[in-house]
Amino acid sequence: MSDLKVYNSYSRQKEVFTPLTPGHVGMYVCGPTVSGESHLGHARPYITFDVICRYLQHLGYKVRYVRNITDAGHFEEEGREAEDKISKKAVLEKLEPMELVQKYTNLFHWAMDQFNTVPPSIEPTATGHIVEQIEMIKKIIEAGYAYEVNGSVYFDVKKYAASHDYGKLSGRVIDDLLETTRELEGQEEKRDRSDFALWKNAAPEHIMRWQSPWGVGFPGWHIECSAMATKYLGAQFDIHGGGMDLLFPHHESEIAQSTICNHSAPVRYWIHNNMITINGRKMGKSYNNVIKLTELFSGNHPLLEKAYHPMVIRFFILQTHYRSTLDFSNEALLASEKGLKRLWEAYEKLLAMSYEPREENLDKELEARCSKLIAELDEFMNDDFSTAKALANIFELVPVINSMKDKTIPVSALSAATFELLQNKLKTYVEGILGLKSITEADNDKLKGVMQLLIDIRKEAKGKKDFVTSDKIRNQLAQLGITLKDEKSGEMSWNIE
RNA sequence: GGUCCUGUGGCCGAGUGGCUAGGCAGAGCUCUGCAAAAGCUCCUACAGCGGUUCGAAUCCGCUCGGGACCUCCA
Repeated sequence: MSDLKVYNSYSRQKEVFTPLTPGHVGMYVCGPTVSGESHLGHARPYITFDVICRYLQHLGYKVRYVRNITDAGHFEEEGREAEDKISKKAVLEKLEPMELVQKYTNLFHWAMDQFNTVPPSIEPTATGHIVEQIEMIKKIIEAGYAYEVNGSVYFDVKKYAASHDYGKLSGRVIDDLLETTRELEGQEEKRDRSDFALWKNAAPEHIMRWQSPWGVGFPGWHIECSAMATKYLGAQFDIHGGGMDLLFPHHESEIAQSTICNHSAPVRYWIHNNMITINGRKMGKSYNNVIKLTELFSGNHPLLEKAYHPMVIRFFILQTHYRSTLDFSNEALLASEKGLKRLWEAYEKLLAMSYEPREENLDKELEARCSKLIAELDEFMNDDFSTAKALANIFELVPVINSMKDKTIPVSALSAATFELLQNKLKTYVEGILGLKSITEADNDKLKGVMQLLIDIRKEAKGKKDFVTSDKIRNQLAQLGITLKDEKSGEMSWNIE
């Protein structure tokens, strides 16, 4: 099998993935800021890195997946009056800051569960790691790369840039960052415009505040990820992920802080997912074009014709490569919904099928085609996690599976080995790696029993050409949202809308 | 303004210089008591203009369009 290659944002090319410690992978993904509800755009990184995590596990790696919860409010750094998103919202909603944070954390966890994402191995919170952040800031000050002004601490970018390539990750030219012509307010404390805060002095009305060597304040945004990643994954770790919009300044700053503190570049492979757009424009609060996950699941949004199952969203996201933008529309979601249903029904049929060997039926051409389609799944995933191509191959197998079910192609057209491989590999991919699951709720034994009874009665009626009875059963079930389908083999299948 | 990405059939989207990805929609056919599925077939596109090449959606240049980051942002 080919090696796993990943696109490293830092080198801007695909590289063969080699973990620091054989057999183990340390992966850090920037988690949500729990000051509000998650929207569709937020779903992309968590689903993308979920699949990456699942695939790494499939390859046999033991993965430590760390994803933080940002629950300590950031301040708007420049150009605006300092304010704390979380504490501001808390006042509006008359909630304790931690109460608010808990509410949105719970909601986030619920949504992640709906998406069938594997929970991270460690989910550290920023507020739970204030001590670690302070310690890290102290080290940076000791090393001479940060300075204190009026109870705030800033990272000295100019000094750092003199001996390190600040800006490489995000493709920034350091001189452009340093020599700005723009006059900005609220940054007179900084020695240079490009410096960023490690610790910020808290104004009296600021609710979230902690004691530090520099007075009462709160941590800068970037330091939490550096501190928590270092604590749980070490000074150097394999993968750091997040949205492309975090490249600058967040990840660039993380590199600088960690490099000074730990004397080595922190991350070996930087992986960034692209944005979800809506009418070609990034979905984001500042554009006023977000669709919250709860709105998506309920269909309660002007742009949505109906509610969409979380699995449809997951499938929709996996149909494109994670580094491409993905344009949202109701139409695109409808297409995904139909596609997923077709795929899932074929998948379930395949798992229910059993093999009957008959050598004279062997179709070498079909055998070769199926083997190739199956083998390519790993090739595609190894090529920078190409879920879109893997899904395309699975879709090419769907007509083969359906034909077998309809007996227009005998199951024994494939060799026993290939048929078994098809079953096992699809199970691994559809459920294990792509993390899809059924979008209908029929996992109820009593309901299944009742349905079987109705199917038996309908079969009897059809046998007697009593179409009044057979149609009554089918039509009334349809009114309840249960679709009954006669299959070519004489069997009947059903599903709930 | 600076840096970078991008422009694929009705829609969404893969695409490694040569072998029509795939999904959805549409059309026709087959199967079928009817229906719904399903199967088969068709729709063979790469913003425009040049260039490199035996050969370009894919490489280069220009033009036009769209977007991201440079401030919080997944």
